[in-house]
Amino acid sequence: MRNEVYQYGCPVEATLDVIGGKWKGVILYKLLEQPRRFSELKRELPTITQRMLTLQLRELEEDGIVHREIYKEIPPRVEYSLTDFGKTLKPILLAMLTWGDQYTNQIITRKSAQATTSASIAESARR
Amino acid sequence: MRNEVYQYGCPVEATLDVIGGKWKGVILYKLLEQPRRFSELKRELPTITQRMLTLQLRELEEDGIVHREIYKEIPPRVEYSLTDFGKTLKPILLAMLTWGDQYTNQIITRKSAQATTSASIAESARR
DNA sequence: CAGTATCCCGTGTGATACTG
DNA sequence: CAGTATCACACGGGATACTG
Repeated sequence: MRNEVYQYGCPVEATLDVIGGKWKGVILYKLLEQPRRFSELKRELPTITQRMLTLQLRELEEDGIVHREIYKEIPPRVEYSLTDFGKTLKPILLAMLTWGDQYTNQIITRKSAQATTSASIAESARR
Repeated sequence: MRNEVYQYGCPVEATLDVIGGKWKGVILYKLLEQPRRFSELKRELPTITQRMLTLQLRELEEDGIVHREIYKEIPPRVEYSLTDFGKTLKPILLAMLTWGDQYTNQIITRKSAQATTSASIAESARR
């Protein structure tokens, strides 16, 4: 997805290439509210690894979505914020937020049902 | 992403879990216009493999986003369309479409620049 | 036409340890 | 605090061949 000839079949594809990373949605959502320090993000996303947080932030930075401000202090402080370009994503993020809010439960229910179904299928196949 | 405990850190995550697949954006975009046959989709997405098209459609179907209508004919005909639930994604897809339309070029430019940069870095590292 | 079935490889991601 | 550096591996995804 990342290292290829950058030609998209449709605009939606391009958009998803930018915000579609595993953690990017949540990160952007957090940064939408306000800038955050690295450690803040880490704390608010308990299940992300440090490595992944760094990588995803770097990609967003390379795509011009987030800005990385380094304060030369000891101990070091780094603050991430949305660039003006990044802020243009706001309508999309809000739309996803609204949708998610309304339908997350439905999705979870459905996926759990699938999980148990596949589990029982796998089980019966084992007999 | 797919086979885990379905608990999301934020609603945006849930949304991306549903529409974030590699080809789902484009597929949904096509189905937004009108229902399509399998072969139509295949034709309109020249670079997708048959296997991937099937898999992504199945996932969308399992998530209740698309409906699969089988016409018992010979030769077989299968038509995919958005369910009512799938249509609730419309605002998101349109937002992504708009954004992509406006900024795809910018993204491509930036990514190409990165690509050449990393290429030259890789090259100089080789020496 | 609309799919399965295999095989197989790349890379995305996690775990862990180290550092300016 | 805010990162790199490695290792190790599952899984997403491509290529190809077969089928009702």
